[in-house]
Amino acid sequence: MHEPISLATLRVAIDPERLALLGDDLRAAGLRATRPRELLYSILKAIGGHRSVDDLLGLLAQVDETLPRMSAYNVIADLERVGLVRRSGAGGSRAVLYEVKADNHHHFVCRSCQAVFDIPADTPPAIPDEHHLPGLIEESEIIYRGLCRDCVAIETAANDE
Amino acid sequence: MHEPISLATLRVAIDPERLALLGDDLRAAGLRATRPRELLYSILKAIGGHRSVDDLLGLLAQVDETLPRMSAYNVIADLERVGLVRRSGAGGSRAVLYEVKADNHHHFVCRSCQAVFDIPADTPPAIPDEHHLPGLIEESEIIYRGLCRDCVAIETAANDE
DNA sequence: CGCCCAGTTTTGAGTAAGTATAATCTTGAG
DNA sequence: CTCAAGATTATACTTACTCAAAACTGGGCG
Repeated sequence: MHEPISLATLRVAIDPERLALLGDDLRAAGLRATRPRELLYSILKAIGGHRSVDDLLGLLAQVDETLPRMSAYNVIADLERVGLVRRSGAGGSRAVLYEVKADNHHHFVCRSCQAVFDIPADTPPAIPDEHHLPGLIEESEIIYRGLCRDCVAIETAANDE
Repeated sequence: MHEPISLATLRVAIDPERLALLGDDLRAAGLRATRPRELLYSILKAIGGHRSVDDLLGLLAQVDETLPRMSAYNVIADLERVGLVRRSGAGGSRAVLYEVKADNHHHFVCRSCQAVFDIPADTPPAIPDEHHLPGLIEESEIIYRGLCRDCVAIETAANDE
């Protein structure tokens, strides 16, 4: 369900200079720059996409940077709170997925394999009538659901047998 | 996080006549009309909203209709497969939530209490450029994120102390 | 520079939600 | 009535996440 990440990418992600730079981002966001935070933020930024906490820990472990799971949950919660990372609302998979907050884009979710794809956002979604709103909108995205190309292929193959 | 459901509503949901009617829906969708399916479909339809499997079992238990959890998961998976029920993509809460498939609407998710609200859909979201698509779109919705009125009140109260 | 302590990380135990497997029951076509 | 496909249930297990409390540390201050 995820393309493999090269070891080279992972090694770049934990380069001390890079970590120091990202540490500045953390301080700018109002967080103390600690190693677990630098590592997790760096790797999520390096590999991109929509990842679970366990994905991130697993990748870090591949380059001998092991962290307790609890630390990762704490760190991700902090990053989310200060707005460096957002929960990917796409849902579908069991685990909660996160992505670095960047320019707006929408999401396509495959109903079969649950993979999440980014869709460039040319236009932001329409804002509904004031009186329908149950609160204060802070951001919005479109979620497209359907079958990704791979799963379309699998389904047609199954139907032709 | 959920307004309580009245016992009266629950009793209506398990009325034998109603179940028989919904049984027709099940058969029309290509499923055999069994009691667990009628019960779960009926109660989700009766109470509306976005519910987890355990929510539904708990409500049924209140009117002495207990089902094994495994049955509920099987039933919901079947209902989803034939399109009577959809996974609510809103995410946020730990459990997967389901809703009966009805006319299109969008969702507002509170980032604090994770409550999900329906927003009437006047217009369907725009379809992105063909060549950006990673597959076949079957449906789409807009997800608005922010703070619901209750949580806005809580936050302003906390800031004023 | 070195001390301090609120903010972080870590440890270990616990829980909720969902999955796997296989046995048993039901139902309707023939 | 029979039997196989379909549906339900029991049991055990895994995964993703939470909680509480102890241990540690980044960075402001003297």
